[in-house]
Amino acid sequence: MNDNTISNLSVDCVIFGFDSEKLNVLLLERKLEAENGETVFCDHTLVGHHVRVGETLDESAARILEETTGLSNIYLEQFYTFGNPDRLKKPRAKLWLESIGRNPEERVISVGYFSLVNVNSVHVSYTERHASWFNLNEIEDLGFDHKEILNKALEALQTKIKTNPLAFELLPQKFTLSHLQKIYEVVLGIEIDKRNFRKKVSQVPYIVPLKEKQQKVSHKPAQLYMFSRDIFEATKKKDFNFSF
Amino acid sequence: MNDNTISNLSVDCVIFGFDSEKLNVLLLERKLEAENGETVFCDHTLVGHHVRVGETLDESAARILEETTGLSNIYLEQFYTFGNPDRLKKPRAKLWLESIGRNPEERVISVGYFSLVNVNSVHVSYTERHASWFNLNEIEDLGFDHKEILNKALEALQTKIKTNPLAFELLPQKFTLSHLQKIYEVVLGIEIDKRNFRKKVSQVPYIVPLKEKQQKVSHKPAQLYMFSRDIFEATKKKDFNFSF
DNA sequence: GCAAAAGTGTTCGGCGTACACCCATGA
DNA sequence: TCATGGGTGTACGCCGAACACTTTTGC
Repeated sequence: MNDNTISNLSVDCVIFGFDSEKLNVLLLERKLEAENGETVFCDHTLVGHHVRVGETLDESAARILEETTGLSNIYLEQFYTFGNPDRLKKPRAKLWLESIGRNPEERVISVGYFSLVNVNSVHVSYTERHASWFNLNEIEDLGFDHKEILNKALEALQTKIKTNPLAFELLPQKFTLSHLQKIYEVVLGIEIDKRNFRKKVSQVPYIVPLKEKQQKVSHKPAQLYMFSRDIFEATKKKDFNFSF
Repeated sequence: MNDNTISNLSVDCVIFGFDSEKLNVLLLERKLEAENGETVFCDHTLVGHHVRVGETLDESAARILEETTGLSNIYLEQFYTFGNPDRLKKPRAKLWLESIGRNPEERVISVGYFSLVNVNSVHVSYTERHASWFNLNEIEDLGFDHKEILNKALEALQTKIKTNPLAFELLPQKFTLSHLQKIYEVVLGIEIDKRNFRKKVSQVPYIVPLKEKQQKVSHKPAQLYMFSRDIFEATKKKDFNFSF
């Protein structure tokens, strides 16, 4: 297969999306049809692609993300590289690789990136393969070794969100404190006390209240906030700590 | 070049070693001699090698470590993958790669591992290239992109040592609290108050005092301690915290 | 008026931080 | 006896944890 890519090097992206309630992952449908049109199997995989000649790994991840979501300038982080010789040796993987013209015997190593978006900023289903959001907790198995990659990505996200301002990448620009709290709860799998959470947030200078409230909600409308990266950069010390 | 390795995939190991005072890194001399015996250049690189066919990345890193230090069963952790298309394009890199029969135009991606050892457990200079320890703070530049790899490794070590029991990997089995403290100081680049440090340690169940003291030191001999992984595994909660 | 989420304060215990002097040993 | 690192305790302030009721809006 010659499409100007490096045949044994790929990038897989774990695209996390928050929808005000749950943590979701963007997956592609992997449907293999026989010549007679019957479905041989249908499951899901992460978004990934072989790295192009002359393209850095970061550029490759950004390209994959943009091709799938239409988004650019998105938070992206390399978290681990998967290179077991047998990582593409499951029966379905072989069938699939053959069907798309890749050599199933070739050892491919994959560099894993995760990215963070708000689901409402994404209009999915750009490409030839159908993409859609899946609740993280309901993902059973994935094609290739992608479940393992997903697990490792979640671990990396959990570690990093405790000490870095990643939560804001999952939110729209203007957000409520309840949504911010929910992110820490669903990402870390814990419950947080509302009053303690708000006390902590109020001590943080770069989470700034706006002169605006929620509209059209059938309950008391919440104050909106935004994240100021400028204030964050100016005031951050070694001790950012969002571990609960 | 055919030595049963994958030509565009390598593993580089950042081997950190503690010597009771400083943090050191094991480097190989990279000396290129012209046909007339004159030295074209001489500098240093990390320890690395191309990945073998059929070998996992972890196995590759363990092999490299053992070939260089004679040690096996050592702490090893993958921390980042370096794949810029131009990472081997510095003039010396090209000359060197040619001299060892590699194609300097080939894009090679390198998976970075760091490992932690006590310098006294290592007898260096196994292989054809001369290996020796260098004080981390005195390393100016390295061959290829290895300075960048080293910087990233140190960052990963600093992050991870704050919340995981890595310090003990840098120490002999029996150690003094001063040495333990010194590790946090040199790795994190900070100073720690002795009394506060010891107060914290005394609350940690898996750092256990032995019935043994230092011998033959020309000052009050220090109590020796050991790390009990069993107790650590049995008592660890989410909240291991060694960030100062 | 009811459902649904927003918003708000106090108490308590533990942990991090700052800080200075005596002790045991080998030379 | 001196030099060298080992070893020890207290006071204070901050932060994390636990905990329940009132408010505002849309329907």
